[in-house]
Amino acid sequence: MAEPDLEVLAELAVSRQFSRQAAIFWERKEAQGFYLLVTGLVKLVKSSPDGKEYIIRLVQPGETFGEAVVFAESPYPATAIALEDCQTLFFPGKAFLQYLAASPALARNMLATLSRLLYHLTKQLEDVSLKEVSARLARYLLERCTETHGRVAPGLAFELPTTKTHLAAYLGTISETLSRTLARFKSLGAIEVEKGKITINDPQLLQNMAQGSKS
Amino acid sequence: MAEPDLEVLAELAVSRQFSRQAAIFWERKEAQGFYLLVTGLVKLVKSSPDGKEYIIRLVQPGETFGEAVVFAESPYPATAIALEDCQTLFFPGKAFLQYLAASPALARNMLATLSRLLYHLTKQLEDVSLKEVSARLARYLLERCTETHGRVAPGLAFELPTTKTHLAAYLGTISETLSRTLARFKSLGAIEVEKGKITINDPQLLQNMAQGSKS
DNA sequence: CGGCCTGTTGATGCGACTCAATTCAGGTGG
DNA sequence: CCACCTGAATTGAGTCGCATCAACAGGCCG
Repeated sequence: MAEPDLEVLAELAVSRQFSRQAAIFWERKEAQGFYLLVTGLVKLVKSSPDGKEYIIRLVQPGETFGEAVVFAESPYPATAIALEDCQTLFFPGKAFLQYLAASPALARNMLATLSRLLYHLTKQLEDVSLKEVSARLARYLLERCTETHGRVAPGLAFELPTTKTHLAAYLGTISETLSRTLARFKSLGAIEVEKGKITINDPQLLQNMAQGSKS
Repeated sequence: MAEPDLEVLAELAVSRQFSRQAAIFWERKEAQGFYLLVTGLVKLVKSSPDGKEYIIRLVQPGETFGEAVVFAESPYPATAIALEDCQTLFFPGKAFLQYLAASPALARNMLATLSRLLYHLTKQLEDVSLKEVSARLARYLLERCTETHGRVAPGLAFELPTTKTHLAAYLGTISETLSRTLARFKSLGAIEVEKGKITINDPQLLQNMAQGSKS
């Protein structure tokens, strides 16, 4: 979203703060606009009646969330919760739509953003439904590594964005299973684990496991 | 997509036919445009190396597919296969984008379409990751019923869009499990099953099961 | 120190996938 | 018109992944 439109958008935007654990919006609540995360960390979750939750997406600074609803005029499909103290910019739906009509470039940008999200969700759906936990974890590790370093190579290390419990929910599993799987990876010599930091040892092995399918 | 733009779009579009079982595009293939399904039935699938597949979406006549890639300029995220003989309109990406820049209304429409897709995928992701098969099936049956009749009530019947094997892949399971689950629903008195046709008997029971979470 | 949260590890059980056998319907060709 | 084949659907038995339950260790903070 690096645009000449930035000035106008800046006028639309409303700064909003949220403290750790605060809910930014709730699933099924009528949507009034979307957010741009400036600092902090946000999780978008679906939660089931019995308290279990699945993390659709972890939102990093610079990313937007809740965009989709502005165009579909539907309620928010998930709940957004601040995992750390957060600075956000809120864009009211109506005003944004009005301005959008005047700026093809911005529209184009939003389309691209949504498309990337779709792409991402599609991949997650594939993973969850036809890969086992170890494959999902392996792919995640490789992804994080390329995100941080631009490539994957033995010896490269990176931080996990949040607690392992959250990561587990993101991978569609639970902390116990994640813990065991990480331990297995370690014993296979694929990675080193220490205190929220992961070091890649054997990228090839991870690649293989990421391919792995159920059974 | 009921638009004054229709005329112009009609000029862009190229008619394309596909016969049963034909692939319309392949996952990872560079995208050149998107399709509007006129008649027939299309499945969008992800397939794993060992031959198992997950159906992201069943495309019905009147719907578009492959739109996302036009804006993200990424390769197709899934494979599209004609389940029946199909009539489609193909919209070349570049020409479409050009025209899009001139029509805010069209852009707005595409945004809405993508948003609905996102919403749908989010729901599927939720279902697959934290609901069990019976809950997914129950929700699907209720959905189909409201789609066909606008409401859910005892005695209402509807056709399954395709084979049970495909439905199973769509629900993130396999035909055997689907078969057993349908049999259980029937023995519980929730539905009647005969030859690709389902009759709802006990909507409330289905609602309850659709809520059900894993264990 | 004593609570609380996160993470680890073990034992157990259940859901659902796998494999295999059988039935059934539809389509084809002799 | 029937024998044949193919693909779908059903049913049973066996197995496995992973969620659950439970106990416990370490770190952080009031």
